[in-house]
Amino acid sequence: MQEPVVITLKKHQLSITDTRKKILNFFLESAGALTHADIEQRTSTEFDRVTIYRTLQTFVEKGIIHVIPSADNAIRYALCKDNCAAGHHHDDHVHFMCDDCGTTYCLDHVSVPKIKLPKGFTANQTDLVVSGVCHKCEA
Amino acid sequence: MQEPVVITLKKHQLSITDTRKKILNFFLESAGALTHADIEQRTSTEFDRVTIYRTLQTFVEKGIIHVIPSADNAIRYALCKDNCAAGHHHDDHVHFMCDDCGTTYCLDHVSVPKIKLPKGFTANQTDLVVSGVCHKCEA
DNA sequence: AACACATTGCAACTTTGTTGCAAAATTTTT
DNA sequence: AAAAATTTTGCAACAAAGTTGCAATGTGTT
Repeated sequence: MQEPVVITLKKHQLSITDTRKKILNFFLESAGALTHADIEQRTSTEFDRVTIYRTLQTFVEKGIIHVIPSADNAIRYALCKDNCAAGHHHDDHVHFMCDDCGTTYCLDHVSVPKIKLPKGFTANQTDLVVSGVCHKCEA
Repeated sequence: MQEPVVITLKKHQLSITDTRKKILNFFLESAGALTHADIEQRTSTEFDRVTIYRTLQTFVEKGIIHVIPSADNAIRYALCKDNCAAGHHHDDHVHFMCDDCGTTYCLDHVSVPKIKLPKGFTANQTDLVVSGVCHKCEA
């Protein structure tokens, strides 16, 4: 039987390389979202910085991971659900960032409400990020 | 009578300097949000890069402007409403980013709905950014 | 006007992200 | 299973973004 990561990579028509397997595994093992810096730290000198940038970029393009918007200028990535494909992300769930431990969660079961916009405005995508205290950090 | 910018600066207990007056005026004149790069371009060599960084930082701390979260890693700033004070931002309105012209609007009259979170999660702040086509760019 | 204090500009540096190209690895073809 | 074609990786060099310390200038106060 093949590894889960290999299946995912094949499904998105990507060649199987050590870098991709390892980085994808980080996401599978991690509860929350990861930043580029997170990945760079965990792999230390194993992979080149540039390779990590390019791998993440490829994963986003192929619909394997998605970008979570934030106010602190640190791009966070998280795994997409199965209904995301290349060029078409469908991540209309709520994201939660813990002010305490910094973990970013995808709240897959909390959906984003429809927003009534002023006349002339057409919505294409809605990003909703809630910050506060997560279930692990509550006193 | 004093200039509007001077009144605002005094209200937030900031000393009146050319840099602060000019940068604050950019925000008053601009319909949408501004990035650091926007301001740097408009002032060209007039002010040092570092000064712009520090001025924006000060404005955020004092509650004059707020940061708009985004997925593209470019920090956007916009004027706060009057009920924001130092350390306490109350910007629970919806932000809109136009995919066409790039303008970011604060939709002050569209309020953010309450989100039901899973057990153990406590919300502190909710950021909602809608992207799509704005009223100027609709065909 | 003189003082204390805050702000600015400069220089140097760190971090983050990008691009071109040759070497290595992966996939495809024979 | 080996060779050819294609991708991916790592290196180097660079560009952009953001930070810090310090002297000089400007602002507010007495």
